[in-house]
Amino acid sequence: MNRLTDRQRQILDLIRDRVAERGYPPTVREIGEAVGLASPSSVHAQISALVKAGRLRRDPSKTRALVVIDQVRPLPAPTPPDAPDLRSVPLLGAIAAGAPLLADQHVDSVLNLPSQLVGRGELFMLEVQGESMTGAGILSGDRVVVRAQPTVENGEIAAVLVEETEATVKRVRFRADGRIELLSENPDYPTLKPDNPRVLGKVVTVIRSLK
Amino acid sequence: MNRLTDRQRQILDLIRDRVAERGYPPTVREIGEAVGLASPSSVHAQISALVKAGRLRRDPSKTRALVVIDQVRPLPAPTPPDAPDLRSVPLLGAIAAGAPLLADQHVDSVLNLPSQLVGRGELFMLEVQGESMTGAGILSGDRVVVRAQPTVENGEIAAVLVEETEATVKRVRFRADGRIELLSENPDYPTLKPDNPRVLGKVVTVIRSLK
DNA sequence: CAGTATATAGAACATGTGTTCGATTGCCAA
DNA sequence: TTGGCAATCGAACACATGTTCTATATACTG
Repeated sequence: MNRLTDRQRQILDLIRDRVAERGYPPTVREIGEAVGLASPSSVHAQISALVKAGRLRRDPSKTRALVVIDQVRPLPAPTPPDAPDLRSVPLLGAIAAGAPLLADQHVDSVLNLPSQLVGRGELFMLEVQGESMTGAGILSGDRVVVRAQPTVENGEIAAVLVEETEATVKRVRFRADGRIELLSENPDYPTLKPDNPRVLGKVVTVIRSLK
Repeated sequence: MNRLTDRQRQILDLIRDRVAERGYPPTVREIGEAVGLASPSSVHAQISALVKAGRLRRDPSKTRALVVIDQVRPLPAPTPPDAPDLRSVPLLGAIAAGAPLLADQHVDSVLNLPSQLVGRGELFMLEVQGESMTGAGILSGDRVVVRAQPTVENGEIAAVLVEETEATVKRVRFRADGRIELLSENPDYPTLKPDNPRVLGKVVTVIRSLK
């Protein structure tokens, strides 16, 4: 991770201060005036560097749309002793080949959810990508809580590892010949018949944050 | 001192919310889109009225330079017993005439959810009945977490009290004539144009338990 | 030395955005 | 009715602002 230059730190502090004082962020030219850069393009270059470094968020082509991304987040969510009636559910990113499924390096964040809602068992969470399950009310961006188990019942919605690469959420259908079909709930998406699918667990909860 | 109109209060809340959520204020046209005013000049007139009323500060000819003048917040709502980072969200049943909204007798149960998921503000939960919002991924039996607020932005999904009887979850559309339309996300269900709707709050989270 | 990368400046461009103006509509009092 | 008054709309205007492009100076590397 690259170190910030003095000027970049100066710009970061300036934006933070201005938002705190005035209620809205400065413009590119105001920043240049404040830190001693004569051309808006110079400021633009510095801002682009800060965005690439992940220290600033910018809505393109909008005016005064700079937001400082807060740092200081080294505390990894204490709550080690599960509070009564709460379960710590890790949010997993892409799931690489074979697992170990709950390896730390895959954990993006942790959500404490009441067991009343998610039940028992070993739990993890996935973020759904794609529209293939919209017919079942599971939209792209939704998070699903999965209870780890090696199989599910016919017709249940499960997280399944296909091609040893990434997890998919689909409705599972067992056929008489022992093959497994993964049904989409969207006529635009096909039914999958993977060669060696592996059921990761059953989807027990769907969570969506709006806006 | 003149009383504020509904629309003026709506604009004030919008600016406050946007600054809190995004870090910078909305533009005149964004405000118009959100509250149902088609012309920037209409918004401009309302903003001028708010400035004259002392509720808004504006730096002339600057973009996104609106600042809400704080009003002696009555109750900072510390939610005293809540565990750190957790919010107690009561599940409300049918909501009878007029409220008081959070009267004890209406609370069916309480769920502790991380503020990370549901955000801030006064929260409550409703169980959705009916298929009118399936197009938005909200199925019958789902529970929605609602943040209590007197208005929402154009196109947002809200819990609305219709006919003073029961709460409905619908997508809200503000029309220029001040009327409110409640859009279903299912072609089999109609668009409602209630006489005296009352926005209870914005749907911030959708939760579904499977099986 | 040549060659590359980085930081900055200056000019120019496209468009986002606040503002103004005239017109329309509905409402209420004279 | 007539005459304001308030709210809204649509169009247009002026310019603030983000962005791009080209050029220059300095530092570093081979």
